[in-house]
Amino acid sequence: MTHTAAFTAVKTVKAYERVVEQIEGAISRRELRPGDRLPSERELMLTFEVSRSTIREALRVLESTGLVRSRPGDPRGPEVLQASPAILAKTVNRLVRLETIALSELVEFRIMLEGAACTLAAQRRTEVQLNEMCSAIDAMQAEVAHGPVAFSQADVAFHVSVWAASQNQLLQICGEATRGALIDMVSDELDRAPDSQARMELSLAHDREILAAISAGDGATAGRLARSFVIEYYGDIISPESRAALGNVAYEAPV
Amino acid sequence: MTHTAAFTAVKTVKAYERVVEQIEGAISRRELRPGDRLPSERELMLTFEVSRSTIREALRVLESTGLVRSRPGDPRGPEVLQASPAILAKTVNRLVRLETIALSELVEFRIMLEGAACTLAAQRRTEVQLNEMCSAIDAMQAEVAHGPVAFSQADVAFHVSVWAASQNQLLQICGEATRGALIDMVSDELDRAPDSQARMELSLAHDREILAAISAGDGATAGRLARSFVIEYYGDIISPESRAALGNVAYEAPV
DNA sequence: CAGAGTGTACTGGTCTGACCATGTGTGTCA
DNA sequence: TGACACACATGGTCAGACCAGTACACTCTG
Repeated sequence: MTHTAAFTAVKTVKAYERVVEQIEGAISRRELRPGDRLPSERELMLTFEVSRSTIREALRVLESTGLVRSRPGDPRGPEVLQASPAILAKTVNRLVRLETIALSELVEFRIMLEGAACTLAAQRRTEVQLNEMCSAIDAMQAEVAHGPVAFSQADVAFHVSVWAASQNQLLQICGEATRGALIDMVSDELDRAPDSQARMELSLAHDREILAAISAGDGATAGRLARSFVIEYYGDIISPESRAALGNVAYEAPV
Repeated sequence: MTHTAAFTAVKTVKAYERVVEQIEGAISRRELRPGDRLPSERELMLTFEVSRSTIREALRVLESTGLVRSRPGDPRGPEVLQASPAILAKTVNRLVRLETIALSELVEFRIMLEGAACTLAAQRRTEVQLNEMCSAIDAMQAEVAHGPVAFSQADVAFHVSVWAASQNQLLQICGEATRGALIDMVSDELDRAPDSQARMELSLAHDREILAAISAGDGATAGRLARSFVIEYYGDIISPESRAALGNVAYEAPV
């Protein structure tokens, strides 16, 4: 009986996939950094020894994952991009739309992230960050007169500043992605906002409360407020038991 | 003075992007369902009136998004796939690897997720899920004798079952991604595990405690235990103040 | 008639070579 | 020194070709 080596499954690796692998690897090994330029397609086909079609297919998937961007006519070649949560938001969005992920799960997740971010922000915010949040609130106040769209932008700016103050980029990224996906999903309903004026005033009041807690360094309160406001905002989406379970997702500093 | 219409920004839409849009739209409108077949590339180039290269580039991005799959030689054409969160996990993983995320941030994030998952699991777990967790614990017990690697796998299985019981896929996915990234980053230190036997026993004891809390439906305790164990495990990585701040990231059901 | 084996037509993967519109950088000209 | 125009390389797209692989129908055999 002949000795049978521990053969491993053979999978055909397509040429463009190997190109993607190598470029992606170079990026994740930091050999290529955001702003750097890839060689032109015609140069790449020489170094990888494949045709331009293959190179282009590889660039398309790298582009669809947000790693690079090609611009016609640019002699400097494709640009390596800064990794952005936007692509994450798009992916989440698609999954939710295809009903792989329930909207209620998304809301739940957002409640957790928002609460945690506010608690951490209260505990860690610097004076500068506090000032930024105050300015953001002032901007919101100013935008109330300019309608829901402008107001919503200012609202986002405030929350971004809160996330930044949490000093945790992952929280920031996931929060951003979740918010983006959520906004997309429920924007239809917000379009026909019944009494936008009241809504804006309410949001503003809520954010002021959160800011006060953050300013006071009261993480527990900040987190609790944030959670309850998100729950209130998306209340009709999530189930009552979820609403109850998520209400006290505290993120409190130890005694 | 001529009347200036409300012009909108013109952005060049590449041909393959429009193809992607249409196919993606058909999928999200449920005109194409998982298992359905797309026309062959040669047919698609006729219906879209573009060249095959363009069709192929479109298919590559759809494939990288996990929406379709092409197999060479299949006369039935590219297959429409069931949307899967796996692609999301990959995206999160890449973001974690790419973004200059401090190890401490990663640990922090994991503490939050783990705590939230255990709390939710305690509140939502079904009997079946509870049994699965018990089996996972038993498996861990059995693997203690087979060394740290086998044990670690069983450990992961237990935590996966906990995440599943939390009934929130986003939590599950992000938890999985964070765990993976964390393992990658600290694997060096774990390789030279000083007293693996003791470590395994400790992990096992911890997991048993968590299981008991989940079994009892005590979300607050489950969350608190999980958080403190993660903190203990990665204690030397995160700063003392983080350790303190994260200790009480509770996820309690309301009274 | 049933089943095993063969054949074939069409598939996707890859390549070559070509054309076009566009952006950059250079060189020119005032 | 400044504005301007040009040339060149780039990405986007196309047409046509070849190859290896798969599904399905067809044939041959028992």
